[in-house]
Amino acid sequence: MPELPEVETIKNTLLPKLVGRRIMGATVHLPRLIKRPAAQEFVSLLGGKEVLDLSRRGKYLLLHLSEGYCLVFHLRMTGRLLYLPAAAPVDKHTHLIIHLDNGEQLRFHDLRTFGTIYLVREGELDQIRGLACLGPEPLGPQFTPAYLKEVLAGRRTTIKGALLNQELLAGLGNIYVDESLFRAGIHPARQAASLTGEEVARLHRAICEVLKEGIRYRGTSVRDYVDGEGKAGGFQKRLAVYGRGGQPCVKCGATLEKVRLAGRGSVYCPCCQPLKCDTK
DNA sequence: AATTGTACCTGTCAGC
DNA sequence: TGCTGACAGGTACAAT
Repeated sequence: MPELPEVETIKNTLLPKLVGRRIMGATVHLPRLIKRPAAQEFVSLLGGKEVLDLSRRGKYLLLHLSEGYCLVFHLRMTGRLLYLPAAAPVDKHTHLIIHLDNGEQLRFHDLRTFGTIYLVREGELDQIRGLACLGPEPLGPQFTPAYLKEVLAGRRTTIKGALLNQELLAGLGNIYVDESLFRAGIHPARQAASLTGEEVARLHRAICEVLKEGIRYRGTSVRDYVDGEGKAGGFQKRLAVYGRGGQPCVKCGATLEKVRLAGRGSVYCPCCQPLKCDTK
């Protein structure tokens, strides 16, 4: 479940450890996670490259390497990127080990093996489709109430479905969508296009606030997430609705309800997030 | 064209 | 005790 705040935290924890390091080699345990190029070429290309910088785009983590290469990770649900000493035990969920020139390692660990790894030239990043099709960064200048209003208008899906769509807005996942909708007082099953200007403004503010708080508390560790140093985040203690179905609402005490929307478990307060009549 | 459903995975937990 | 099935959910792709 690494979403924007988790990937941002991983980037922040890895940045000081990786920048300036040279890659001495790589060991691949599960080649199918490497989407391009083929694992053998992936390993030979990585050798000798220096890590120049790290960045995040949506839920993607990018390692900018020397000679114009970029190593791209998507952690999907259970992926982890860990900076560890070479002597640390390697468990069965470690699928890629990158050997660094100081004897430390960067390991890709993924219980469910949904994660994806790419090594491409900086100029060819748009060949990674999911990355190329991302909508604006929610904490960037392009994400304004007007933008949100515009992309929700004319859409025939629920607000929950729309906010999970990475092409509309990059980086939100199930946790932060549910939390944002709760803060904005909007029912997740509302038709996206039915939101009023005032509701869109509230939702815009809620998304920005929830994401900033998520980053400030170093991400949400519900089950799998840890940062680049293996440390859990703290935002799970501040969740108002996610994972709290059947429990009392923190605002009004009503019992939180759980439904399935856009294929995801969705928790909301029936009192604070009323479902108004939508005109279909 | 846009939206919905399913596959991809493995571990955990409730229920029997 | 040990089994079964539901569930966890991001994205690509198939189906509608």
